Amino acid sequence: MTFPVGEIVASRRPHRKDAARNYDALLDAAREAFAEHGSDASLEDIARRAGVGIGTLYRNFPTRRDLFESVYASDVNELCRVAQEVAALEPWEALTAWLRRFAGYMVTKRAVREALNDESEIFQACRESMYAAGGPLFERAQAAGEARKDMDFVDLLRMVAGITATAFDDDAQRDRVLAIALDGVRTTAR
Amino acid sequence: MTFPVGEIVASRRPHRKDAARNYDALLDAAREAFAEHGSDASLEDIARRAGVGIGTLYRNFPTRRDLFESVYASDVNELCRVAQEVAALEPWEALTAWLRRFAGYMVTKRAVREALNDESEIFQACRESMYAAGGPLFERAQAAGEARKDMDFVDLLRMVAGITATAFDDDAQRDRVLAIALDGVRTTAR
DNA sequence: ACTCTAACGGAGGCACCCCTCCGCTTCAAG
DNA sequence: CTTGAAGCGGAGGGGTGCCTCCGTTAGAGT
Repeated sequence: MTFPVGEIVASRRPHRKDAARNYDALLDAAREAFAEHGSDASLEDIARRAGVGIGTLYRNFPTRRDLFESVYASDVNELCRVAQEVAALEPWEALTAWLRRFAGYMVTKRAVREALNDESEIFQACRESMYAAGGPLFERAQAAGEARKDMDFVDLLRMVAGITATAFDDDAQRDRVLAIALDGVRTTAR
Repeated sequence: MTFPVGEIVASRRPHRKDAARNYDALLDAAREAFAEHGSDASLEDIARRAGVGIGTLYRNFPTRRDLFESVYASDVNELCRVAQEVAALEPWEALTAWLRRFAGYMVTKRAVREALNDESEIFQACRESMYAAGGPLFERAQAAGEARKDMDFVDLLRMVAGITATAFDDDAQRDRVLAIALDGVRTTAR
């Protein structure tokens, strides 16, 4: 499986040493800022965090969307990688392992969640990448009679994303609630 | 059951006729704006929508929080009322009917969701009001062996709030996913 | 009708953010 | 080492939102 998403990110990275360093710092700062304030975090604040002038930010990422897409793409990339790691497990375990990783990820990545419904080309490519990575895990679980068949993978991701996105008292509560919802996914197969 | 939350809102309402009219217009405008833009909607925009000067807004609600609390409290009040309406149904039906109402409510009320973890006095009072209204429905379902006992009402509300808060392709998808998660709540009792 | 007081509204000062533009700096190729 | 081009940073203009202050308006009690 190829991940065009990763290439998109890589292709933007400048060649000169100082420029590349700034580019990385910006992406890191943006990842952090988007996690804290959602996709409309202040760009000037991001430049500040990265220890870089606002002009440098705009040169690397002419629009807010460019920056956002780059962060998003690299996040999705990571999730695709994880899908390969868990593929060796039993069907249901593989699925839930990946979903839990997806969930743990979403907790800090409000940005990913907000982009879940974006129609633009890059976001669509990212989603397809992610579906291609996680979808087979779900279909395998369905084929094994472990997951209900009256829902699709997109339904499932939305459910997990929603639960993960809300604020909980602690991680234990979040895990408990997620487990209950996943029981619902498994329920009719029993 | 009393609803102190309702009194809080009522007690703020001015006596003079024009003032009372403005107060109501502000509350309506704020409800709308908070639904659209979340709890940090522009106050000047709210005043504009209400057809009222910004000064009037600040006289009635000295801080953003005051305004937000008033809207929130009146929303919660409505949910408490609904809880009484459904009390006559069978345990599981009563619970899900209320939760679906809660869910349909949350879809448009981003504000309510954002306040779900606020620690301040009024928000706490509102939550207690809401728990007092909906909690018994859940406990009744548990007692009837219809709902699993290894979770509490707060867990349940968080779950529903989370699922409801995410963007779905359409209402049908949202309902489907919510139903699946609720199957998980019922699961162990079977 | 009269009055006086509560209520009104928006101008204006401050802060923050967006984005462009351009003189200065630094890399790396030769 | 030299040098030109790529990269840098931040000043500044425009926009929006927050909140205060005060001259003006209109309700309610007599």
